[in-house]
Parts: sequence; C-alpha cells; structure tokens
Amino acid sequence: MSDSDDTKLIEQLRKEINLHNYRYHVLDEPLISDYEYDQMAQKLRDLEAAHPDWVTPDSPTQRTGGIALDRFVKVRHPAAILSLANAFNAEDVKGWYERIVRLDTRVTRSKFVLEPKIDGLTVVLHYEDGVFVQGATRGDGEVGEDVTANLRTVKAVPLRIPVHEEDVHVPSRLVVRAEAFIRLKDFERLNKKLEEEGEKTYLNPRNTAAGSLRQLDPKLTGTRPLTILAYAIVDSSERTPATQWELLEYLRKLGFPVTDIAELVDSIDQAVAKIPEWNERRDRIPFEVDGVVIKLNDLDVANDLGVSGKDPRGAIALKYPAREISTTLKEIRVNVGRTGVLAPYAVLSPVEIGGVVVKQATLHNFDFIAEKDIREGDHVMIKRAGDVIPYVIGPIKELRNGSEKPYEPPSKCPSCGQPVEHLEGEVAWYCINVGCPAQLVRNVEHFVSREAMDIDGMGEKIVELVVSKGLVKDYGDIYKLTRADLLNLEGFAGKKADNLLDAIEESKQQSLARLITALGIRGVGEVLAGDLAESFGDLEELSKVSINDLYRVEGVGPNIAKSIYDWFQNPRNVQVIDKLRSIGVWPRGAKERVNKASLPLFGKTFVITGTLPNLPRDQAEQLIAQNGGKATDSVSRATSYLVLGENPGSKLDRARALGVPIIDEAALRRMAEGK
DNA sequence: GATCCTCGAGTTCG
DNA sequence: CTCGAGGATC
Repeated sequence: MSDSDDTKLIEQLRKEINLHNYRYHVLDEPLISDYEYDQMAQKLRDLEAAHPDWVTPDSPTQRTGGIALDRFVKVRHPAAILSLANAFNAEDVKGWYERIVRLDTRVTRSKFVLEPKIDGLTVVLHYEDGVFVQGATRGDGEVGEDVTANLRTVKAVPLRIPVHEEDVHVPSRLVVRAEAFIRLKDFERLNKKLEEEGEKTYLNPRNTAAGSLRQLDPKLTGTRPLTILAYAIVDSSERTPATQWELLEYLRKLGFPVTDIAELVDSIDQAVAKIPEWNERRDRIPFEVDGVVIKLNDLDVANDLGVSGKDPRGAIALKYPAREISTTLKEIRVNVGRTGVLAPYAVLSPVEIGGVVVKQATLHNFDFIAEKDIREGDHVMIKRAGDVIPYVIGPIKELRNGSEKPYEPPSKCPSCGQPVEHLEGEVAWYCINVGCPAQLVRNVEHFVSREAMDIDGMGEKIVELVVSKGLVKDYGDIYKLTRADLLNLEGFAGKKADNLLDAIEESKQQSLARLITALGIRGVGEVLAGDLAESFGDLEELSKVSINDLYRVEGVGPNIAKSIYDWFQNPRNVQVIDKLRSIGVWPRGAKERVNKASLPLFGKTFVITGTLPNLPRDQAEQLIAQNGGKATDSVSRATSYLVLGENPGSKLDRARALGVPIIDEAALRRMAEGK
C-alpha cells in the first residue's frame, strides 16, 4: 500500500472513530458494536505506529478517554449503570418475554411497568443520611464523571431528602438513577434567547443537556433549564421496595421528580396492547422521548435474571424510529428555482431516518448556511420535519478535524453561468438571466404541475427532455407538441405519446384561476390567482389592469401589484399569452359573486393536519371553499377549527397551545352540510 | 412601528 | 414542513 493510501485511510478512520465516540459517549446511541469500534481503533493505532510523524494532536488516539472530559474527576459507580436491550416492534418484545420466561417461570406471575424512555443523559445521585453528596454522569457504565457542582444547580435535584413527607424512612446511604434532560418548551425558549443575544444556538435538547452538565463553570449550568426524572435505585444501605411500581412511589415520596405517565399492567399482552397508545402519545409528551421502557414489576425476579452482555434481562426498551440522526454532509449544491432564486441543498451520506433513506436535504438559503456555520465535510444532524421533509439542523462542531471547507456562495448561476444578484433587504440571491435554461425548465414544470394546469404524464424528466431538445421554448409551446415530436424522443412509444397528448388537450379546459397560477407571476400562487380570476374574469382584462385596480384585491399590496403589472408589460410574456390565446387556452372566469354569507362555513377558517380518513386534502379544501369557508396552512388565533387526521404534524401542538377547537373529518362534513 | 397572519416558493422519497 | 416576505391590523 502506498503512503497516500495510508494517509487517506488514517483520515477516514479518525473521522469514523470521532463519529462513533460521539454516538457512544454523547448521544448514548452507538451505531456499531464495541468489537467493531475496537477493531477500528486498533487499526488506527497500527497505522499511526507505522507513521509516527503523521500523528496529529487531534487524532482520537491522543485522547485518554473517548471524548475530552478529563477535567472532571472520575467516579466509580457502586454498581454498573446498565443500558437496556432494544426492541423495535411488538414481536421483539414478545421474543424478550419468551426468553426470560424460559429462564425463570416466576416471570409469568409478574406485572409490568411501562415508562417513557427519556432522550437525555443518565445521572447517578448519591445521598448520605438524606443529603445530596455526589452526582455523576453515566460515563461508560462503570466509571462516570463527577458533576456534583453542576447538578446542585438543577432545581429538580433534591439536596436533602425527604423533601416534604416526614413519615418516610431514608436509608443512610442511597444511590438513585435519574435522567437529566430539558423540556421542549424550555429548549425552544433558551435557543430563542441565545439567538436574540447573538449567541450560538443548540442543536437539540439532548445535546444541550449533555453540554450543560459538562460545563466547567456551574454558574453556566445554572442558567440552563435542566431537569430530572428519577426511576431506579442503584444502591442502598437498606432494603428498598420490591416492585418497580412501588419504587416509583417511594422515590416520589422522598421528593424526587418521577414521571406521571408510567403505567402498571397485569401481563405482557396488556403491555404490548398499550404500544400503539404510547406511540400515539409521543408527540404530546413535553420532552423528547425515544421509546417506551417495559420493565418487569417484580424487581427481585428482575435482579435474579441477571444481565446478558451489558443489558439487564428484566427490562427492554422499545425504541421509536429515530427522528434525528447524524450523517456527513458531502457537498453543498445549488438549484435554480423558477423565479431564479438560488436554493442551496446538502448532498448527504445516505442515512435511514423514519423508514426512508435520505440522500439530500434543503439548506433554505445562503444566510442559513452562514448562520449555522455549515461546512462541506461536516457531520450534521438531520431531522425529518413533520416526519416528511428532511432538513439540516446544524453541524456537530465537536467532530470537526480541520478538513471541513467553509462554504462560499456562488457568484454565478450554476445553470447558465451568468452573475447572480442580490436585492436590497432580501435574503435570496437571484439569477436574473431571462434566458436561463434552469429557470425555463422550472417554469414549465410549474405550468404543468398539479396545482396549475395539471398535465398528467409530464414530470420533471420529460419537461427537461422537451426543453433540452428545443421543442419547448416557453410553456405555450407545450400545446404545439406533435405526435411525431414525441415519438422522436427517447423512451416514447405510441401509447405514451397519445396519453400525453390527451392530457395536454384536456388541460385546455382548466379554470382561469389555474391558468393564472400556471403563468408563474412572482408572488401569485393558488390563492391569489383564485381571487384575481374572480375579480377580473379573463386574461385580457387582467393584462390591461392598472396598479390601482390591483390594489383593491385582498392580499395585494404595492410589491405584488407591481409584480403583476410588470409581468404583463414584459414583451416575452405578451407573446406567450398571445400564443395561448391562439391555441385556444383561454378560459373565462366565473366573475360571479355568489352570496357567500349564506353558506354554512362562511367566515370560518380551517387548517387541516395529517391525513383524513376518507378525504384527500385537496378535496377537503374544496369542500371548505365551496361552502364559504377558508382553508389555510398555518394555525393562528384567527383559525376557527383544526381538522385532525392521522399522523398530525406540529400544527396540532400549536392548535392546543392557542386553544383552537379540534374537529375530525366527520365533524367537518356535518358542518359543511349546515348541521 | 411592531406584531400577527397568510401566502408563496422550494423541498424528499417512493 | 420550513422559511422569508408582503400585507393587514392594531
């Protein structure tokens, strides 16, 4: 092997080891086995031994522990602080049960306790004669770090027990296990405050909790909204309760915060039956939860079962699918939108999140990249927002090794090479070349899209094809495509060509509102296009309208009015409109004024979240509109009702916070019928 | 002038 | 879904 191969390998190993260190020590979510990790570390040590001059101070081999925490005193735990075996579905849970029944038949007589698996950090709290004397992190399970001073600043940690009740006996020595974490609300508030102060924000509550506990300055920890929930006794000078359920009650009596959503069930079948309910509950818990822990209630039996590997047999963690995951950002690339906006996106090392493999994610705009200091080569946290669209939360700066490249926004359009421009006071950068091919493709895509002219069979690929072949130079040309044109294209057999031509022909019947949407005037989308169609009746009238007339349309202010006016002054656009008219794409608007005030939903604003059982979203919106209501996208005080479907998003939380009434599909139908 | 609300634009994967 | 921006409202 050549030296240059070795350098690459060393770099690669360092990067990976750094990642796995982080996963293991900070996130407590290892991706690989200890064995694999040791193999990797050994390989790196071997390579560095062979090339001593390549050893850099930031190499993970130069650390004594996994991650630099040596400034804290090490504490040996009185008993191993074990992790939990993972289950990913009900079958895994049943499998676990069957295994432990075979080991000890007393299991069949035990009840089970379900508790939330909080996404935080385990802490170990020591009490002597009821006084808090030491607090430690979990560390590797055997040895943790002494963070007593920091934990003292956490108000939820009792400094003396019992806190209230006097009739509870406290053992002279008691060691309690708890989870330290930050509530979602507190996390958001903290990040907002940091942002206002121009400080760096945190990635997620867990990260923040970890960072806060490891502050060298306890005063700083004190400013972080950490809290704890206790759930186990690690060691005690006296006998403590024999069941998990009683133990939770006992901890509560002593004055420890204890979860109030734990449940006691009689059998494993009942525990399994509760799983869907717990899954559904995930979003309503005010802190991050990454699963539900199912524990044998009988702690003596649980103890006797012992451990398998590093996991106690008496409990199992049913893990929810991860919503956040780390991966490498390989490269930043830039798309050109239909308006000429440059939209950067991240090319990622593929990772599975929420059941799909994500390869790229939007980065919104260049300010976003600069603010978060996202660099090419960074490890980044990815989240699937609302469980659909992935986005980059931010870089994991702890994992940087110096090879990351800060990002420079392009000065030229990645499609046409023309210089890009930045409008005063706006975040976006634009390619202002009217002939930019990327913009043309996006424009045509928009024209044929579902909310506009809805031409079936004309996807991204085909649009690109007809544009690159020069068959379509503006969207008017779509209607000039012939059967012969299409048959000449790659991958077009007779049937496919006919289908597409039919779809194009059919689209001539689309409403004026859709045609206005399709034109792609900046600032004019579905909603405004509908209002414009209603106010002006046809394109001819709209094209001759004055800025003052536009002003009278609701939602049109100076900027949008100018944008519409200018669009119709542009000779290129005049040409396209003439083309559309000559072909027969010329819908007449309703321009009729239905008396909306008499309709049942008049004056009501609806927001839909999740999937409705029997009604696609666009049809639900149509139903609302037809009956005089309005369907909008974001929940506010002005929202009359939230229509709740399956797998709701964050709108549900917001609706609850604002006290917006929540209804289901059936209720919406009843209201639409005026009942 | 500040704040709230709504809309538009771009976006992922199968 | 997220973000930015324009418009409406107080």
